[in-house]
Amino acid sequence: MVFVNSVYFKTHQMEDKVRVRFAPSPTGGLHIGGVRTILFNYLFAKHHNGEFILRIEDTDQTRFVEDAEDYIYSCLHWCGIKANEGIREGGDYGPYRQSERKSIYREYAEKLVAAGYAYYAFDTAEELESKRQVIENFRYDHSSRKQLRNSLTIPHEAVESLIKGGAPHVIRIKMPDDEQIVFNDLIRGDIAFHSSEVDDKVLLKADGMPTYHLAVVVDDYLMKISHVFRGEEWLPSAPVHILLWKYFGWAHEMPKWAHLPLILKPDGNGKLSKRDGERFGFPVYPINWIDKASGKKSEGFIEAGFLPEGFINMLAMLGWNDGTDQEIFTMEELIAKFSLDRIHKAGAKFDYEKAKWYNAEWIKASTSQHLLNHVKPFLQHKGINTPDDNYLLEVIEMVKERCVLLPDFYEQASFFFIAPDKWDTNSVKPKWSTDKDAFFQEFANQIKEKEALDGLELEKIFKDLATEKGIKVGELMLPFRIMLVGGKFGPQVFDIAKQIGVKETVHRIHNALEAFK
RNA sequence: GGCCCGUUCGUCUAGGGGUUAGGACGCCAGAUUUUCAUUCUGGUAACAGGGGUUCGAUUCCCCUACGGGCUACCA
Repeated sequence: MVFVNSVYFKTHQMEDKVRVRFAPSPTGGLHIGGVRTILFNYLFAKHHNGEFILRIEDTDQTRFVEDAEDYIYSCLHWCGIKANEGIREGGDYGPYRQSERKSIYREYAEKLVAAGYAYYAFDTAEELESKRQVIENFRYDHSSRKQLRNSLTIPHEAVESLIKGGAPHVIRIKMPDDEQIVFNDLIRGDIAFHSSEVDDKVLLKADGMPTYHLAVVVDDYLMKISHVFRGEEWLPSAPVHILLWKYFGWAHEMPKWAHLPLILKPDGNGKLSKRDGERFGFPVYPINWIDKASGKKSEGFIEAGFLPEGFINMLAMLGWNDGTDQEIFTMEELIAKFSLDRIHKAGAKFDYEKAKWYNAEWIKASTSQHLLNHVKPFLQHKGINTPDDNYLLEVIEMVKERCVLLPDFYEQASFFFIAPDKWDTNSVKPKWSTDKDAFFQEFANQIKEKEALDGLELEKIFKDLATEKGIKVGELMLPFRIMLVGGKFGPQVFDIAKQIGVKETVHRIHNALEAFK
């Protein structure tokens, strides 16, 4: 038996620098669980002045990779996360697509076989599946491997001829029979597994592609990764990875591990999944995601009207806080304050109401100038043209504090651009009178000739006239509002009138007066 | 089933051997706003259970319960 020599394999020294990575699968899109993991990776790396690397896990369905990769980069770009610092091709540690690293994995897997830490297995997936049907809790492990077709049970020559003959085979790790595998998790402390409880996981699949287990270890080594942050669902396979680092002879260069708590469904019934958006009525993807296989479209946070700042803020607070009462953070603050020991151990149920609250806070806190380009598409989508940025800016300033999501700007501001063609006449007619009709005719006449009026001047004219006519101002406010916007909504009435201008105000009064008859 | 991880208001969480167990979302009430929202003020509501250790446990330990994860040639 040849032992893998750590000196032989040690080709580089670990740099004294934080390097983290994330490997999204391109086939399923990138949902908020993945974005959150990426975010924590990113925050940690940035906090320590390190690097964040994105590796694309394109093990299958490679025909979708280009699109899917674009999608992932678009999501991160929207969030303000700079992956690979702009490098998608090349770079010091490329290639970053798993499919382009195929030969590397085979090479390393073979080394493990040669050293006796792994073996060839010839059982087909179908054969194993049928065993699972018959034998309860069947596992390919230290006890069952003696009864199965692999290079441990088949004579050496036979194995060679099988492989030469192109017999489909996988490479599996040979887990020790009786060994305690202990490792330290930065979030959970020491965790122990017994080797006999872990399967002989497949490392290299029959198609020559690596499983995550092999890829994560080999790539993390070659890419000089210092810290691995991933979801808690990976905890049970950590012992496989720990052992692999040891078997390759890289134990003293092994990254530190941190398993993040999961984002759970609002009803607490399992981890949040891609289909939950539809079930619960909220987005789970950052950006619209169309599943190529089913053609199904899922709305993203961006389309639902989230600001990237609100989205990131919300995600960061799911499982982390800085220990104070502060809840609103910019990306810069998150980077500055991020620390591992403030990450929670328990999973967090996703609460869409709270998510919306973060967004509302960010809309209120943002300047109109910042909001401008976020708001425009939502208005245009509803057929509202906004040629005058200054006008739109004033409108945004007036209504932003009443908006929770970006589409609310349409509800709250469309009447600044389009005159109402329907009025909530039910709220006016019961108390309507010829006196009031006369008041508005007169009011329109009085302001008609004025050039420009501010809200206060308008209000004074309105109130003085009401007093003169002997009508309570309160009786006139609601009709006036409905004349201008069509219903019981919107900001201060006189501000609206001032904003749309005297001419338009007069026009809307006359229009509505017809409808109120 | 087995293994691993977890458990503070409905939800996100702070706290930590002695606290009136704090904040936020939501909800309810009031004030302001001649619409609504914003804003403000107040209210509602929690240490899973049982054993230890201790003068004293929500906090430390053990057990149970419950929740979650994994148990694929998916990640």
